[in-house]
Amino acid sequence: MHFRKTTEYAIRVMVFLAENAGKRFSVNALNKTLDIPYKYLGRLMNQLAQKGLVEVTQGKYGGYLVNADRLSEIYLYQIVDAVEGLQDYDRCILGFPQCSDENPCALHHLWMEQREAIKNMLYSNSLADLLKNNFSRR
Amino acid sequence: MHFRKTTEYAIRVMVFLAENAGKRFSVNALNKTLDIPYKYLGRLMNQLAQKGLVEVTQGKYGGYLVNADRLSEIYLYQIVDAVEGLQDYDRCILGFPQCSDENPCALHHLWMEQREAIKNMLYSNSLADLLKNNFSRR
DNA sequence: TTTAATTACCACCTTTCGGTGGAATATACA
DNA sequence: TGTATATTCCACCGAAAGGTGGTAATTAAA
Repeated sequence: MHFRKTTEYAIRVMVFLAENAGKRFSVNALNKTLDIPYKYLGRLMNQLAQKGLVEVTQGKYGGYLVNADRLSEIYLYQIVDAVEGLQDYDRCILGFPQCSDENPCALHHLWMEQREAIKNMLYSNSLADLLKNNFSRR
Repeated sequence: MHFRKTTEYAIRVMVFLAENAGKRFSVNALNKTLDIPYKYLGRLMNQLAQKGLVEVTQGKYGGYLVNADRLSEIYLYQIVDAVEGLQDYDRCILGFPQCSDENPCALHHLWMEQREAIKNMLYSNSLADLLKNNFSRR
């Protein structure tokens, strides 16, 4: 049970940029402080920029940033969605296509509960919430 | 956020064998009812047998089974552990090696809570619990 | 206008996971 | 003891995820 490595990278970068909101960082700088492979990180940042999660400026002294006034608009689920998608949260763990609340597999209720809890966490916490250490549990 | 496909296969097989406890099934039979690739399933069953989660008999009329009196001894965590391991449940999601309750990363508390909930689910539900539709939440 | 620092893009490499093929071995039973 | 039906084992294949290298495009500033 885990997020993809890429997802962890994405969250790591976004949290860092949030902590330093308004400041611009080159991939080089991010690579040095965040321990994510340079080239891979470059591609990831590009992806996050295209999804609108970070602002980018090209050329010399360019780089990526998150504006302070956007912190409360960027939620964890958007970061996860940008890199690995959210499909996994609606599949039966036993792979039964007809699995539902009415026709549940042996793990349905159990599994639903966990999935919903994680979903809730992702949907109810913005970068601002994380910084405030003001985590929303539901 | 997801289990490996192999883990889903393993759970699927174990639940099926639990529902038919005491009956022996060849890989061929399991393959037909469970929609898991024949050869891959063979290897998986072998793995589960070696970990002691199923009983195996070789040769003609051989196959795999779970004894009814073991249903309450086999927990979900053992199945997960047998195929993908349990390491992931103790790593910082932001990859900070020094992350701990005392020195938490921005997601520590939030993430801990989810992980612990999943762990609890895996550690407190045996095959017997699943069959009873008597899921234990903690 | 040149240079340096940067992102963007494209192709490829490596590792891991999921999946396949084939032969060796085991076993029940006719 | 022969045969059919199993598991076991080993090597390989293919796809996806993670990671690298090189070059073109962009931009600030000397």
